[in-house]
Amino acid sequence: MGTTSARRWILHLDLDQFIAAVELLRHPELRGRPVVVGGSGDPTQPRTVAATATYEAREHGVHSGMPLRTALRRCPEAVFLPSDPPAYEAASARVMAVLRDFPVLVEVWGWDEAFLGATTDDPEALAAALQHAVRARTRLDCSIGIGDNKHQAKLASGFAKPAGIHRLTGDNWAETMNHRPTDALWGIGARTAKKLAALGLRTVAQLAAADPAELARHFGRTNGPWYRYLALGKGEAEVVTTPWIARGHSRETTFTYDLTDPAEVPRHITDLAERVTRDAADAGREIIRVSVKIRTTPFLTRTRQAKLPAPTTDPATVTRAALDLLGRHDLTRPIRLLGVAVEYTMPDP
DNA sequence: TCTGGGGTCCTAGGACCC
DNA sequence: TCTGGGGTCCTAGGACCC
Repeated sequence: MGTTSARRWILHLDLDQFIAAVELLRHPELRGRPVVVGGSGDPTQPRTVAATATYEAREHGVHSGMPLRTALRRCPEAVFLPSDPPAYEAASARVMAVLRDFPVLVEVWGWDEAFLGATTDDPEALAAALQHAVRARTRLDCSIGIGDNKHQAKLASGFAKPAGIHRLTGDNWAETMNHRPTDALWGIGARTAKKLAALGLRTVAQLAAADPAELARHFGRTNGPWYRYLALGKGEAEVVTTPWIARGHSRETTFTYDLTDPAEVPRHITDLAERVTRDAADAGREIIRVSVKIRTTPFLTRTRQAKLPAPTTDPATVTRAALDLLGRHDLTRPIRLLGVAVEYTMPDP
């Protein structure tokens, strides 16, 4: 690349088809066949969606998020496997350990992603070495994006798939991104893209040239200007290596068939509240706020939440609060989903 | 395509207080 | 009291991401 002196780079590593890849390592005989992973692996079960699908399954129009029953219809010859989170957790930990053997800062970003901070005069060579080591020690492929910040590196790893390396910096941002729709940016989804389009802002270039004050009026004083910032290719550049401290935790269940007997609801809420409180205790955290979520037909979601008088780890206190909140919900419709969420007190910095 | 589960952050409106 | 204006907390919901 002609760069002669070392400078600081952000790399984004994204494991290719992570869940499917882990499953294929355990079931090598399925390589080359359409495989769909999700739920308990029973494609006749309603209200279960695919966590991932191999390229062979994608060729039949199957993709992650698709109901398994639809996937079965589109690809009857597919192999359906149950989701196995502990196995993915373990595989992820092995990959992160490989990364930490390099002279880089590592910020874990979910199971199959990490941001790396590195000072080097040849980021492509570093990326290739990382790919080689990950491949050698875990037999997993990854794509690596190189950027000046996390936003650029994240988009670059998308361009690098599969198993490639791509550099996206201020130098090639405009030529790479300007013509793309606004939801190509990391943080702008379908909803916001549609609202932006209604204002005549369809491309990244148009958003980059928009008036920040105008954006603030439509999207709020934080979000509006931030969207323009994203369109200019800017973003966070600090790699945080300290473990993430969760803000809260939740458990929810979608019932295979709607709950129609209101008498059953408190039992489920009690179960969920006790589980969430146990999880909090296991994590050594105190609960300060409780929230109860109900989704009814037709896919209408409502939440009720309340702050507790004092932080607690007591299951009975959390359950009582959840049942109180349940009493503030309308329970006349068939129930599709019940959930209990809690917010933790944050430790002093 | 009848639409999972687990997170994070932001916004708006009302209550409350001085 | 026919009143004002700001600050902060709380709650509900929206949007986004993996």
